Amino acid sequence: MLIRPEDWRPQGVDDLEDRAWQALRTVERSVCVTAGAGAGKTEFLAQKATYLLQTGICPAPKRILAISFKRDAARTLADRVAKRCPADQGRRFVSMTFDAFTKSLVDQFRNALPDQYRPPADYQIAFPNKRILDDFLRRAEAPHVASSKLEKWMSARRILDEEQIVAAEIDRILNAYWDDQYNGGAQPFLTFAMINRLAEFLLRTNHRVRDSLRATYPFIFLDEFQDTTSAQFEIVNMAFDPDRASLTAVGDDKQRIMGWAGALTNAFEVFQQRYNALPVSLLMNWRSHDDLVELQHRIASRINPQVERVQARAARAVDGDVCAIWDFAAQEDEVVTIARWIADEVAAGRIEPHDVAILTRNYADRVEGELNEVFSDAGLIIRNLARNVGDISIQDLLSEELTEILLPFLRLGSSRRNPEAWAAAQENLVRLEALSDEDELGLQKAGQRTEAIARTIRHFMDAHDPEPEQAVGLVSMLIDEIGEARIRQTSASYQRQVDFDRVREGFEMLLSETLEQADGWGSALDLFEGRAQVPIMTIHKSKGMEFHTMIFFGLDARSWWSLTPDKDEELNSFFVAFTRAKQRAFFSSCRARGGQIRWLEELLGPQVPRVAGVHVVD
DNA sequence: AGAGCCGCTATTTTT
DNA sequence: TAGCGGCTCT
Repeated sequence: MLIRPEDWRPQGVDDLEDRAWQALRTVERSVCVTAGAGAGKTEFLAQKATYLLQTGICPAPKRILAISFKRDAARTLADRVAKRCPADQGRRFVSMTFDAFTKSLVDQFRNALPDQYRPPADYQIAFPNKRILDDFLRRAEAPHVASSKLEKWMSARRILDEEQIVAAEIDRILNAYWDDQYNGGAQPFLTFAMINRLAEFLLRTNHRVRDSLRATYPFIFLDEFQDTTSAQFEIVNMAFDPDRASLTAVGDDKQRIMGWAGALTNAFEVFQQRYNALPVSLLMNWRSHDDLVELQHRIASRINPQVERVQARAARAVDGDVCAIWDFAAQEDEVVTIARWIADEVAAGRIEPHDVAILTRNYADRVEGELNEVFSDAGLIIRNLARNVGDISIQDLLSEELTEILLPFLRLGSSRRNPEAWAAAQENLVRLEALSDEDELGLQKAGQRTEAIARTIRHFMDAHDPEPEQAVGLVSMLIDEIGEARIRQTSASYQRQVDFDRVREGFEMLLSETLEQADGWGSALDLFEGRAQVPIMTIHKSKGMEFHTMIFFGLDARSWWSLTPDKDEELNSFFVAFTRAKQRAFFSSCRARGGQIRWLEELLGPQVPRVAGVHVVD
């Protein structure tokens, strides 16, 4: 069943660029792949995983561990590998976020933690804001300390490490903070900085933990490596042996936008040294066409004057401006014009609403509120991906394992013929029941189960009107049919009941919400998935995504006060926003919000027109 | 009391 | 960029 390495061909794509081949075939040592936007970093990782699994270079039962920063990135990668490998090989590709990885270590080896640091099994995750931290610091009799220091100190200090010297006062405050998180409220809380420290302790003091990781994962992928923090890198260093493991790090320094949260400034340099990694840089851009790539190069050159030119491999498919700055006097004009522009494009059949994304630097919720009504008048629905349904964001919910399992069945219930949903549902059952692709009888059984469950759902939908109050009953029934225990088994992140329930409740809430808006089961599911909706999100959330047309809302001196020539990371953010666009990148600016940012417009050059917005609202 | 000036700061993530 | 608190000067 294995393919010889020299016979292996990439799948789903025509070919890889030469340098990608080189990075892919580097399996004996570590490699660091730097590549700009649209270079196909995710695709490269998916191909390399497929290569390692299909050739047996990563033999059963060994696994590949892929670590990303965001859930949807981890999910996309897992999906692409699953699509290309037989089920039993795909199962050996483990794709998760950094925080999910450290959390799974803590959850799995909780009992190996010393008493004073061992959290109860049902701890909650905290995201303390400045006010809460200030509050704590006052109680800890350290009101002079800036709350922003707390997280940094927490990440830098190893718990119970005699060898590390920490200032007595910092030590005292951090100990008080642990105590406060565990015992300060009705239930114990942990932040991710704390979870990271617990994982670090386990790896440092418990060789069983480390040995089991090393034995399981000879290959490790690190996505978006430019945004790795020193605490995260410490975990990688502890967990994997430079002499035995083969690590593949991919990323782009120009897209480093997490420095404010403690990302290393020279992640690739540090990585290359520690793992003696082969550096490879990719030079294609498969996402954007020539005209956009040319503009991207202008920005990239400002970020790094030595940057190599990349080759555009996507074809331009639109007429007119592909980049412009829309300039408005008043925000009412701006919002109406943008809404009408999108509505016209959709009406003309050039794009679907979900092909356009509205990006903002900050306050996506607030901007959503400002756009909502006007967009609705223009016949458009906005979807704020960061909005929470219950205790989970829509963006995260949509990339959850549970969602991937439930949706195809709901689709089967609401439509007579849907081969795509059928295949997905059956595939999921095969995976859930750990059947082999080659097990004819098992496949047949999975087919029958799929049919039976689909029938039950269809029956429910026929018997009930598509109303919000049906959501909970429907979801409960479906989960019961598939088997909650079985679903929870598939994912490390569902091991704790609280974690599973959080996702389940979010699913029920979003379904209930969309049933409210829609007039049928099928259209509710369309809304659920975000079809026919214009997504809105911050630049940070858009990292790794791509859209036919990108409209950045608020390229003006007040909305983006931090975008000044001396702030590297803000220019990186601008670059990230710009490079999300496959075909067109527009920026709106408004005089009422501070007006133009001249140096940036000069950087873009005269080929980017500044379009005076019309006055449409009296 | 009121005007004027200086210096500071706001945002962005992770189950 | 602009709103704030705190300061000084008239």
